[in-house]
Amino acid sequence: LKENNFEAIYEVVRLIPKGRVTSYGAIARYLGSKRGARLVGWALNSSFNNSEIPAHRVVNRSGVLTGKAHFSELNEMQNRLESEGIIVENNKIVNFGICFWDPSNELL
DNA sequence: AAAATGACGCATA
DNA sequence: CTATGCGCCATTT
Repeated sequence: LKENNFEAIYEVVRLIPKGRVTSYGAIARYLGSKRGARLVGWALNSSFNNSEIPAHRVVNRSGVLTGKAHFSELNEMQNRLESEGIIVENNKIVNFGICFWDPSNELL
């Protein structure tokens, strides 16, 4: 298993505060853009079953829940976000500008 | 080895 | 708003 290569990605995702979200690209940029945003998604897909990783807090740059299909239930991602106070409407985070959490800015 | 494939991002039209 | 196209890079065909 080569998932250890994504340890840096997992670590950032684990640091996302409850009630906040970030994007694949933001994580990629924080890691130095060396890994493209697609790899961040791939890394999460590789371990979506890992309950230690709040993958539901990672969406695309528009705040759309593009990864909802990869959860055990189609509405699990949205349910988890809403249970944290995040408003989701039509697969998109309404208050994205408020709850967006950029590791490059807020993590040091 | 070469081409295809994404939980993406950005620029353009 | 939708629709392409290109760059990105590990994994899979």
